Amino acid sequence: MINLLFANIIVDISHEKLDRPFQYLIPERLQKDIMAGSRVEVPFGKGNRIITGYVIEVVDTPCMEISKIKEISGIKKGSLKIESQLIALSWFIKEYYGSTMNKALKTVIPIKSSVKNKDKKYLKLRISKEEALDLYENYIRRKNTVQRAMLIKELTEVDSIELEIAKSKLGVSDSIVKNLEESKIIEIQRNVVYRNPINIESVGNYNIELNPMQRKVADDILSDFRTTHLLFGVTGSGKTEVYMEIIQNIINDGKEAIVLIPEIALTYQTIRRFYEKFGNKVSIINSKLSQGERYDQFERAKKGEIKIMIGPRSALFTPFNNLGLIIIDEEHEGAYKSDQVPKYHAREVAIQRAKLTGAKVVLGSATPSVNTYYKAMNGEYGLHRLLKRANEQALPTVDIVDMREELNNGNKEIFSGKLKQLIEDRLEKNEQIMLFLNRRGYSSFISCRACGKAIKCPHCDVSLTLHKKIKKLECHYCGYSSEIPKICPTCSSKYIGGFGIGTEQIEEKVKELFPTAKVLRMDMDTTKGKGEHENILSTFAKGEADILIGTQMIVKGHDFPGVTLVGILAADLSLFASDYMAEEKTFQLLTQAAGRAGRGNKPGEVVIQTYSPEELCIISASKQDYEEFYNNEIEYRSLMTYPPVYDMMAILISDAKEEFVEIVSRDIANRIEKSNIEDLIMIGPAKASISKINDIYREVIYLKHKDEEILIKVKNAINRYVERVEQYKKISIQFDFNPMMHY
DNA sequence: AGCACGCCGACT
DNA sequence: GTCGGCGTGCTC
Repeated sequence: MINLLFANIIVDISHEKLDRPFQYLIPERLQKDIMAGSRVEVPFGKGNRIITGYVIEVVDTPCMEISKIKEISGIKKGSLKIESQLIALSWFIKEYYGSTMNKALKTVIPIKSSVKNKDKKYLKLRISKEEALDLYENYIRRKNTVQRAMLIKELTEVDSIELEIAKSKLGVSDSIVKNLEESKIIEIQRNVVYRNPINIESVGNYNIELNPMQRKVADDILSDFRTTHLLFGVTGSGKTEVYMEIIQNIINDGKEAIVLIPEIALTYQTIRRFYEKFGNKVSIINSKLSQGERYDQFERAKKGEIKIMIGPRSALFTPFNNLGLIIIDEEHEGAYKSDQVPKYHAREVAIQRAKLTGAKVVLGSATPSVNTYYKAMNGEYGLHRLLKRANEQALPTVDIVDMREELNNGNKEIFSGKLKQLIEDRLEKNEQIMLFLNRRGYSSFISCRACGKAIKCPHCDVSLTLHKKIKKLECHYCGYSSEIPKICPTCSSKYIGGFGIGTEQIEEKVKELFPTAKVLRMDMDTTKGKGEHENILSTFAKGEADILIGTQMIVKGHDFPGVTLVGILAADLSLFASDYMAEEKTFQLLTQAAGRAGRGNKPGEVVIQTYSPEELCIISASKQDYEEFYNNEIEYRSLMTYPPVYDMMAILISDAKEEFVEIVSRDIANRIEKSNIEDLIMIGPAKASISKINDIYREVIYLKHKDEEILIKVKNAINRYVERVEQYKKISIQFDFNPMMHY
């Protein structure tokens, strides 16, 4: 008995109805050549016309009556086409991050849904106007040809008409169009107009001289055989010049490059430098681009019109034919991890894509993620350092202020004596100040002094945040807002008040203490409108304000040469989140915030206020000592079996019914336990740290193992199990591989 | 997307 | 009855 094999295939037709796998029989002669990612020819539809399809999966059991399954007619020859690579990449995403193939494909090929919108078809007459008018007379006199008549009449008047409009307005059907085209009365034209979303009219031959250090790093990366390289360069050491040099080399080799930048740093200045060097070989995508514009850019990339694509996470899927390089700038940024299913990490997917195509990946950062640095230390990634600022600028001096001591000395203010005095000093000297606090709103929560209960969101398991300007309490998770109650909803006491400080309150206090200072605030609440973000930044950059208060938005990659003082108001705030990455996030945030001081020619000063000055990550950050931070951190991760030493998978189980969530997570945990997998560590099930969001209850299970393959196998087993059990069909089970936060 | 099936009115 | 236009449903 021969083993029959079947291939699940996504057909190459851009239509939502067809965006699902179709199963074909793999003929024996092709069995060893067909695998996931193969590009094949299959008979499709009533007429068995031959179309292209992408194999996404090979299985040994048919999903339907065998008699209905057709056979694959052949393999598409030629080198691995780009589509196959991207299909293979989707497969990797599906498998690794736990999503359906559909979702993975949609992430990787966002074009599919937008193709029909942009690739417009136009109808045109192929005969003269006179002939057309004759024909029109003819058709209008005959009984069943009204629609043809209408179309032809229209075409004699407007020259050409868009197919969609003809269909909707004139009621012309496909059959009519097809028939008229076949009888050579009209023709169908595909007009595609490409636009470049950036209009900088530079030609691009601005040359950069690399300093010897930059030169060496560029040469090392280019000559190294490894796929992935970490470029560890302190701020101002000139990482961008190194990127450009490597890109130039890759382009000279006839290959293409993708540059990933966190969306927030995707500013005019950054892009301008690339345009100055590479001219119209560069294109850029960002979230403001419409679907169609984005598709245009991808299409241009595919046609070879451009060589460099700059953009956020999604630019990773630019369909270049001969990709030679992926650069991920600020690789430690959380924005590289998708927050929707599939929860992929751009770094890991980039490396996977690079391996599929034989490209290189360069990860750049001044504060590399622990994950990346660990792999660089292992020798898995190449490690290249740029440790001096290119302009020999001194690092700022940093002071840690123990706020408990301030309290003991009778200072109940938000500002320590030291910070207050320095602010006064800078205001006097007309120098600029940045104040950083990673929490928006006025008070982080309101609670009752009598019963001690905080006022919570009725839909989520979080406290409501007070926003004084709009006089409302707001939930930062579901957006619920309510009036500020006069009495405690639990015990009716009148004594309720706000605790915890947000940026809104800082602004108020600053205005109170320094009434003459011009103050700007930048956080989610002041940047909701279009262009407000850029507006605040440019106002401050022009020196039109003295103090900029903000959340982490203000510390990411903006250069303000006028700033000589940075105040970090509550350094330990991000430490309270009880996840394994809290220290890493704190270190990065503090280092970056501190790095904002003294970017001009005057030396900078940084004040870090904290209630936990003994925290190692805060001390290391104050010294700007990455190695020290890393050594402490990796020891902790190793001891606690956290990534990157172990791989970790979070399983998030959620449903509107609380008991049901508990039952299902308990059951899943039991099954995992019973499977007795060696060295598998399980934590939970437990209520998620925010146990309810938007009236959906959440439980979480964490699994840890040294071998990621084991975790993937467990994930697949759980998926299969949940599919088998009828009552579990509607419960939501999400996976997050190496999560960046604590559920 | 695109093919074929089948409905329906018109003409023989 | 038969022909042809035209809408519709389905594609492993």
